[in-house]
Amino acid sequence: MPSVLRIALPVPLPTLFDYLPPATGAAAVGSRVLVPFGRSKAVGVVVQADVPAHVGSAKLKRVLRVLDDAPLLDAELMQTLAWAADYWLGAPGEAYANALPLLLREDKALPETQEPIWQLTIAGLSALDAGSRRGGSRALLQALHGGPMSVMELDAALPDWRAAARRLADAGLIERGMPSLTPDFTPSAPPPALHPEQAAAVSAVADAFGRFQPFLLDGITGSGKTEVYLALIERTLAQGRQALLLVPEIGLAPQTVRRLRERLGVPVDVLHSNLAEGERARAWLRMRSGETKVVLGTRSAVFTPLPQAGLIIVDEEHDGAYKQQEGFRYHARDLALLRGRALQVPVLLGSATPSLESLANAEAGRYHALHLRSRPAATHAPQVQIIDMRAQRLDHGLSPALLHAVGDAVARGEQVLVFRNRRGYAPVLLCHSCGWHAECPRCEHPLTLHAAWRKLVCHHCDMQTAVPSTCPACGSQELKAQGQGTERLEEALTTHFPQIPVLRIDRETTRRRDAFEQLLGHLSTDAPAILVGTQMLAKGHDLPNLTLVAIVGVDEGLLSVDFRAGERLAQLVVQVAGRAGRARKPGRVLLQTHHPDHPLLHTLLAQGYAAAAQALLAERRQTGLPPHGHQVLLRCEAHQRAAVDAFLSDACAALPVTDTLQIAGPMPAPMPLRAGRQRGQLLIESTSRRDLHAAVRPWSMHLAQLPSARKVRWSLDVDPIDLY
DNA sequence: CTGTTCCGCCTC
DNA sequence: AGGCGGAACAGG
Repeated sequence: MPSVLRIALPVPLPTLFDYLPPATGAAAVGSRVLVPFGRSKAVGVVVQADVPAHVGSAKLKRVLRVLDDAPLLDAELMQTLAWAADYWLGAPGEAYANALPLLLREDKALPETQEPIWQLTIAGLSALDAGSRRGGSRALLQALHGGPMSVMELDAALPDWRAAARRLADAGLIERGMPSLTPDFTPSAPPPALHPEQAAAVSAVADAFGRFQPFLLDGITGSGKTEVYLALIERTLAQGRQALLLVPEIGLAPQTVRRLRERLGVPVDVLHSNLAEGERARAWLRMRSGETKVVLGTRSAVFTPLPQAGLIIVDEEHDGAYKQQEGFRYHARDLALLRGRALQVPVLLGSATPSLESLANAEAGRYHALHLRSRPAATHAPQVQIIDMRAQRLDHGLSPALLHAVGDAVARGEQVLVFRNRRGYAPVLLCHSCGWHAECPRCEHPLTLHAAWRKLVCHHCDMQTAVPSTCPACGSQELKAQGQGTERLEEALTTHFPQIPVLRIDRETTRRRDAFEQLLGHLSTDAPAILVGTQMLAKGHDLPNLTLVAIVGVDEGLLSVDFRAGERLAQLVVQVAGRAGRARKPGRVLLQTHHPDHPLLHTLLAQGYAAAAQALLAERRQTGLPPHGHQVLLRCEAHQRAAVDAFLSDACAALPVTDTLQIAGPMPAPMPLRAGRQRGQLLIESTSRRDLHAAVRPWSMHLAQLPSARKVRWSLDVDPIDLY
């Protein structure tokens, strides 16, 4: 049996691939190699070296080239990735691929960790003042006036900058340089004194430096969680160690990174999917080499190498954005815990609205619970009030009481946030004569009317059609927009308050890079304004003049069949309401609902999130749902319903019959048709995670062998966060 | 009889 | 996933 290298290749297959060692040079575990694969080539990661081959020698090919002299992935990452692929039942190759920035998955030399920049010379500065240049040259001078820019940034901002750069460089007006990693800002203001709860949290975590210990920091909005993070990162740096700070979305990154840099006075790298690929690869490599000590990033940043790891923080740990929903379906929060254990460092999970999973872990003593219950003296907890929408005359979905409150707030020169979790103008277009409504043929779901684009859009598959002028069923002209999206609320509020700027913030208005920051940048802190928006507005961003939050239409969350809907609703309401509490002026929250007596709303508003979470946890305990039970979901889709049914019934039959597993289904998915595909699923549950994995692990291998699997697209989701 | 598109198979 | 061969279909 020849000795081979076992290699992970970026394909969604449950196997590793064996290759003969390269003709020259040795390939160590964790190094990347270029191999022939099928009829082409692929870059893979060596997972095992010098092992006996699993396949006949006739099939074996030889590694073409070793791309790394030293392993790119260290032993800890290799081990964590192997665990992760096993736990989430992912294709090993996909797990390794996820861990590497795209640029490092290619057959190229590693990029330099520093990126050259262009900057103005003194002469350039005066040339700009004199206004002597025109056209592209002037644009470039102007762009650089804001500070040095990297090649990447210039490519993005001014596609044709290179010709101008050559001219200006020849004239001595601009020059090329390397960025100094020593920041041009020194730590500014001394850190604020921590209040006793913050100090207690900091010392509890700091006492655990050097060993694995999870912490759950449960801190109400405005209680200063970020200060705790900063103090702990400071201490981590003081020990010469690295810190990883995860945030759920990019929107939160810019202001946090600014705060980190100003406070810490060290380079802080940022890692998220909106970053140019070169920048991502460089940041990843800088952490790997220890050049930078702090990285702030979204989900995939959990794979950053941490050779000098000291601390891992997961902010807003309850956020669903941490779960990858396709391909390798890992959860970054849980992966952070895996890494914390492997690296022997504390892991701090923070949230104002912790997930029920984390609360249960804290209760069971697996996590050390830390609380921040007090607010800084100058702020007040917002006062929450329910508006009963029943039997009210609504103006585009807005009740008179709500409009009145908005009017009062803006009249006082204050700002208002109107929250609605639906994009577009109206979620349904209905014929008033015959009852027809516009529906997506590929999803059988109502189409959302987008008035500005004059389009009907399917929010499930992105299909777009023109808005009919008459009813396609009966020819009537009585087509009515039913329900309200953010676009419609923006319009209604603009009509109502014509003198007040109304800003809409949702996926459409923030599509462009940095659009979110720019939009909020237009807000002056002392002028009145109305913000209308979705989820995106629920977190981050201190808006000191925001005193009123109006939550419009969360009723869908009260009625949903998804067992997590209640939890998500409670988190959303608390997070959105939290936007109002940051002012020096007292904040107010209005919640407009058709179900003012709903028990969840009641508990939430009367007793707060912790009580609501306890009630939800009790419900989960009774029903055996997570975190009191564990789930694996087999999803399946195909054009033919019969193919879906055949596969799911084969899959179901292949499961071992034990009394520790409960099997629900096969059944249609909550959306049985999506983008023209029939969808079904099978849910496997157990109170024992061990039993569940023991059964599902061999089963997943078996599924791949099923003939009926060839005719469908299927995937397994361990600990699914929604059942769609 | 040839030109397309779609499906299923294979990848060490 | 991606690349490819064969089947299945239209056109001459």
